[in-house]
Amino acid sequence: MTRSTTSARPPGRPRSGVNAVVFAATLSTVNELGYAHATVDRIAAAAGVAKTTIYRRWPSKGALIVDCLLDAFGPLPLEGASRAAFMSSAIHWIAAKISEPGVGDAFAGVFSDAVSDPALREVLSTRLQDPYRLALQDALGEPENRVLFFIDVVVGTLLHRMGMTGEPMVDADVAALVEMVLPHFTDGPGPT
Amino acid sequence: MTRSTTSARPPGRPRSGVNAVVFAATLSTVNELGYAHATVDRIAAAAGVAKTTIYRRWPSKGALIVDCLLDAFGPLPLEGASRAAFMSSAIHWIAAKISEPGVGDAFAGVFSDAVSDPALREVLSTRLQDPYRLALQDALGEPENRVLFFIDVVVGTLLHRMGMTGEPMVDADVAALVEMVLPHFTDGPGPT
DNA sequence: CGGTATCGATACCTTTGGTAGCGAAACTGG
DNA sequence: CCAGTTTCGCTACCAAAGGTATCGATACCG
Repeated sequence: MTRSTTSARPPGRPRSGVNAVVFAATLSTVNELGYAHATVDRIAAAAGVAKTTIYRRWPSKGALIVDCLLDAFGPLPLEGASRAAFMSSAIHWIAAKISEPGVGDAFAGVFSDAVSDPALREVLSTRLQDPYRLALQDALGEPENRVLFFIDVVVGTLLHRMGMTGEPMVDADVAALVEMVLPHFTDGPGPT
Repeated sequence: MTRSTTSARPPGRPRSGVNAVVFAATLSTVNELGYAHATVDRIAAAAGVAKTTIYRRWPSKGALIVDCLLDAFGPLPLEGASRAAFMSSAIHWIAAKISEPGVGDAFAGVFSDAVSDPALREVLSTRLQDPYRLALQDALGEPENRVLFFIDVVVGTLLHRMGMTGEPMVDADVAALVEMVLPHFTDGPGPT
């Protein structure tokens, strides 16, 4: 877990491999208590780790959540026989991810905090939004502002519904979202 | 300002008419410092009012913000020669409101807090979302779930962009949003 | 004038994100 | 085996912020 590839190990006691344990504890705590009540103390207790250990590895609660989400989402699956099929699968993919226990609440929560926290906004953009935006641009050959617009539409709609109901969007509304977006991605073959 | 229509005035000292002053102080403070840094203490100081006075009138910061937004938005203008024209003007209307100083930040901030606060979510739904949803349903004759879906799309997109950039959506993207929604509202005349 | 409810002011409580300091443990190189 | 370095858990602590309690003063009604 801790640097196994290049460069000799630095001096001192190596970090214990508890990142995965902390991520799991984070999602389960958020799933159980909601984002605001999932305090760093509780997450540390659930992971069987001292709070200071968490702050030694992540500079803030927001950064921890972002890394946790990065671990939970993984890479965007680049599949689809056509541009429309690709966008459809991508929308269903993120909707399914958001529906996983704890993921949706953590996702919505970190976006919430970012509204009033420019530093967190920067972390969120750089580590989460930018990679997926670039992957979409490469796969579809779309200009940046157009990709950003459709990310706003898809993610904004999913998050707003979750923010208002506390539950992820139902399949029928995800399908409606797909139907709304698809006409804008009809030309040319998909990235597969 | 304080009950001028029916029923005899209740006993005791009447409330001073500072609601409007508090609303103005709230928006200007949010505009100046952002939602999270616009603490109740600061808002009270900006309004020239004691913090206890604010908590005597609104049970929480969230409820204050919701009332402030209600005051800032006013009723949805029910104008449009066709359903498409009505939806277009409604989308531009809310985009313009969100662009007003402080309004957008307060709007995004209260939605943010609501994600982890079911009580605030209830206030937000009952006092802000429901009235506009009902107005849309009456004006367009649309079923509730369809109206809720398009509210999610429009408001979610606007708020997500603001949450990621700190600034309201530019006109070009608002126009793109309109273009995306309009095909779903083509039949029949408008509510005017 | 008596009853009632609001006013500003102050002090206070609680939660929570985040930090500092400490001794113990784990690892490396000599 | 030992010195050096870094992480570990633990405890104590700080500051910010939402929210509450109390109190004397004030405004209004009958």
